Amino acid sequence: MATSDPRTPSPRADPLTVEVVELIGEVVGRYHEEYEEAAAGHSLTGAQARVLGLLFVEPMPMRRIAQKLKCEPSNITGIVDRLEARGLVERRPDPADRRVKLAAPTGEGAEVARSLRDSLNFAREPLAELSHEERVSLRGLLRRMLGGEA
Amino acid sequence: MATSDPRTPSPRADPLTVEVVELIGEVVGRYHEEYEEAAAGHSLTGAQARVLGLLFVEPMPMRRIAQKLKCEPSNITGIVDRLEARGLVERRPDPADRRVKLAAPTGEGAEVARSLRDSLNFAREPLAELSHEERVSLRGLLRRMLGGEA
DNA sequence: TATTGTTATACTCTATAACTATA
DNA sequence: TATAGTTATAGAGTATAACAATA
Repeated sequence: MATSDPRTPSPRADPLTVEVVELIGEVVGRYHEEYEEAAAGHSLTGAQARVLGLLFVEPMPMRRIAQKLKCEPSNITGIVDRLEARGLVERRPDPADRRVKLAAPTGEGAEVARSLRDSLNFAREPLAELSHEERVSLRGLLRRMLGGEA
Repeated sequence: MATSDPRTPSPRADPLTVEVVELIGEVVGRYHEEYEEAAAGHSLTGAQARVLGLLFVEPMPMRRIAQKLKCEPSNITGIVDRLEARGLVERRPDPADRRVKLAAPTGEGAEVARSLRDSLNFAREPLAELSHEERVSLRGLLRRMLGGEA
């Protein structure tokens, strides 16, 4: 019964596409591993590192953090609580709307975020294997893949 | 003070590399989103879907699942418990070593795993934007990036 | 009334350490 | 004694629902 063989390829997926998808899966796996490691190097969880990185680019209301991370706003309360307890983030009032709290990195938080970003750039350097031309080519392909955004 | 500007680029990262890294980050984000969505479509968590997908390729001892997922073996107990409670996975004795339990998908589990894989192949089809030649090129670049493995 | 952030609750994932049954 | 799987525990992330303050 060929239909119960685990490796029966999906009808619409040609072998080339399947292989590219698998390779992307590996890149995703590596990226995550290295991201978690880098976060752990600063005693942060992945979620905490993502929030800190986001606020490092631009302070923002709690609600917007949740939108960026695609999770419920109630979760952000706890994550920012823990970052605040470590002195990496602070909550500021929004002069324009007293309901809103703006989360922003402290000086130390900014330092950690910078260090995190740099260690990530280093960690992600399987790119070092590629020549300048190849990176240009890869950039173009990824842009096309991701469509009209960014 | 230029040194405290959030966007000061890391000394060693040229703009091209930084952009490629950012693009890879976006691919990673999309991939994850779509993976979680596909899992949720079957009322599975991401971790449960990963374990089921792994066992679909090849049944294996609990311990090896943990190695594959790079987590502690004690976590696998709970994940397999929940998959077993839903009738998607079963634990079989290993004739060769009575300490070992082999986890394997049931018939229904295999169906779910197949459906999950297919919906992922579908979801991951931002690749459809690329021509055959471009996919070949992307495959080559990803292979080089990932080094001598796979 | 609607919105922002929070609290309360319950579930899952995670690591650590101690336990059991085998080897 | 060493290993496979489990249990117990505690911390973190997640969604849901209800709440206070403000708009």
